[in-house]
Amino acid sequence: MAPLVEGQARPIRLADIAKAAGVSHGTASNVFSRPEIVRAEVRERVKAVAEAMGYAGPDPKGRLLRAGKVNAIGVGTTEPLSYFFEDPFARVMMAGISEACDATGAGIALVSAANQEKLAWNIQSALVDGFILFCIEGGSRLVDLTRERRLPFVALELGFHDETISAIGVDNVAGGRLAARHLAELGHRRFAVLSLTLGEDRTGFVTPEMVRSAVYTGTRDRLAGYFEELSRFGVDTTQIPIFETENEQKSTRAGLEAIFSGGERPTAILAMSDRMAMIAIEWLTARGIKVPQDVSVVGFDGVPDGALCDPPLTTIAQPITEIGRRAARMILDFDGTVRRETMGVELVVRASTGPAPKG
Amino acid sequence: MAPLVEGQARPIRLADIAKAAGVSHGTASNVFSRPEIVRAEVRERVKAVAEAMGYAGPDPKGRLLRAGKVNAIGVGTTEPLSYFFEDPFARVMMAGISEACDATGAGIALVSAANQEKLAWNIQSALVDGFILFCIEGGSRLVDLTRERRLPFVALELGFHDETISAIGVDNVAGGRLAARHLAELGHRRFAVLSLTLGEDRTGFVTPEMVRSAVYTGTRDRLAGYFEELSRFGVDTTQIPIFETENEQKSTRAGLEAIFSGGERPTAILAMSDRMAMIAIEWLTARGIKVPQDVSVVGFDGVPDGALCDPPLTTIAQPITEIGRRAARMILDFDGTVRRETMGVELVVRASTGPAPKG
DNA sequence: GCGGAAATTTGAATCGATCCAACAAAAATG
DNA sequence: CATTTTTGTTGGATCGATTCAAATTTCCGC
Repeated sequence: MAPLVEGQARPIRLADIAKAAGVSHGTASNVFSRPEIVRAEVRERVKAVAEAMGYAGPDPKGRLLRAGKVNAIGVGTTEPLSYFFEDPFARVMMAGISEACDATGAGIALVSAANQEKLAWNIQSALVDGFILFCIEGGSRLVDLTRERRLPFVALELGFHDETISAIGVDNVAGGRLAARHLAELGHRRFAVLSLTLGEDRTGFVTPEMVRSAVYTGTRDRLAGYFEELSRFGVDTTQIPIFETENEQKSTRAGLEAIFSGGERPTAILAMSDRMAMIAIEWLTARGIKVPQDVSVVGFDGVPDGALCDPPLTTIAQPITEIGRRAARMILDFDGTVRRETMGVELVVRASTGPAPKG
Repeated sequence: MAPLVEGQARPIRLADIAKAAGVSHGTASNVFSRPEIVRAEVRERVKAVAEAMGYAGPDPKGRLLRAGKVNAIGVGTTEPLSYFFEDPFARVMMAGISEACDATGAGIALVSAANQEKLAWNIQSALVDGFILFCIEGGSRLVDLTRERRLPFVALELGFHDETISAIGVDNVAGGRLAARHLAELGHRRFAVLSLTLGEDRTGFVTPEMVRSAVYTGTRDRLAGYFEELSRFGVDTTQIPIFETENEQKSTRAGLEAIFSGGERPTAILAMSDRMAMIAIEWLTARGIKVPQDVSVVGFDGVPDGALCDPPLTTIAQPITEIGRRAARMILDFDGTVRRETMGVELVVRASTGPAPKG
């Protein structure tokens, strides 16, 4: 007597149901995907058999191959996955992406390429209809890899000046000017810049040549905006120290140390991200330097946290949610064309900036 | 002469490359998936052909069907997708899940079942190896739907008392006791409870029968913990108003109105979530009721925001990140067994609680 | 130059569905 | 009752890869 084999490993397939119910696999398929076209009697019979056999329903893996569309968009970054839930900027952006996806019922697949070895694999094997890329550090490798998939994709943030890829960014020059003008009009004349990365992973003071050869045009443009506007107010921009950081605590603090250990201290700091701006405020406050009485700080981004910190941050606000929404829609309604959009920014004045101290 | 058809819609398949390179598709496949076993010369030739034809690499859709594993875990909720990026509790949980996924290189697919019609479809067609379910409102439908997929899944948070499904929760009774004891030891004797939902979507005062028939055993257990401990201190728990909310601003405020418009005002509020606790603090403060001088408030969850609010929140902290990590590992290392884990909680005393006011 | 081991390559089978042209049966029409 | 129309069902083709046993080629030592 053959022993009963318990719990057959192989899951039930649609074909098994069809055979058991005595119908063709075509009909069995219709029972699940277009029930209205199959005769009620047959439909119920097949459903009953499926139920009895413990059928899990048509496997999406099978359907996918036929259908071609995953109905999900991938969001890629070179940061670890937790970045999406912890970074304030990413979170607001994701909220915008979520909105657009919710509206069409699409899902979101988070893909991290933090791990160098698995970077390629994760991008290559992601089951998505397109990608939205958070191009931060190491973004160019991410873009190259994604391009190979030949799926629609959009690059966000500090873009490279590559006209062949779709991207959504903000008017960085205008943003820089807005920030600079605000401070200049408050009477400030001595500045320091906390800059995002210009290209290679490095931190430290930046020379004019390095600015000219910047890979990240976003960083370069903000800088250009700052300087153009300050020049109009007669500020000698060649004297302004620019410290390149990695947009995190350690290098930003190092930058502040470096800037404030110099001879002539600035009365205003132009930070290229709210994150750096908030780190700066904390650092200054901890050293008894009052913000904004002694030093004013302007951020860039407009993340919600900026309104909550103490003092609340003056910043250049990007329409982050809207950028996210548009990026998602670009993928969802992809029509084969490269699109490049530039969004406006606006100055949000809060309490981290004030009149330049006298003398 | 036949006209050249530009931009053939159909993307290049591996079989096209094989044919063009004059090798079998088996070999062509090996070139990409196990390059080391194909002769260097052939390998290079195939790669060159692929490059020339603009091949995007093996399509994961095809591979998936064969391989069977997606290498991604789905996280499902009945909230909109933005919930994952905006809710503080969800965010910490997702950070834990992210950690575990990063460690094994798995991806995360976010699945929302907010939309009733698409609820089923989204769960049914998600390309994942398993699910982690955030079981909040309407969680039972979500669980039922997921169960049908016959994939491993774990339910988080206020579990139903269904022993047949894997779940990770916290010791709600112990948490309730901890909160109650803390307040009782501070001398409080008049309490009010801001409760999470017990079952159906409703808000308002709760009767003892409703507690007994609670669907959400988590809510019931916290309540039991509160009451058991308070009884020990001689408090008549039958007099304690319990207001059921939806864990958001509107219903929580309504609860506070109702509680504070009664005759004898409580000196302490037991809130079943940090969210409600923070809303309570805000509401009380706005009405000139000082926290903790006039009324003490204890939350539940231990979200980071609690430490930042004013006054900082005393709460029962769950090991949220660890729960997330474990949930992810449960899916990643699924061994076919149902697991139910209960995690410990701890009292975190901050400034929202103080001695009961005299008199 | 030969036998046998090792290294490559082949091609059919498989993964699990959906689609669709062709056919069959039932219903409506003349 | 014969003919069209409508409604349902069938089974082969397809989606795009991977796998593996079998066939073939290459490599070695003698």
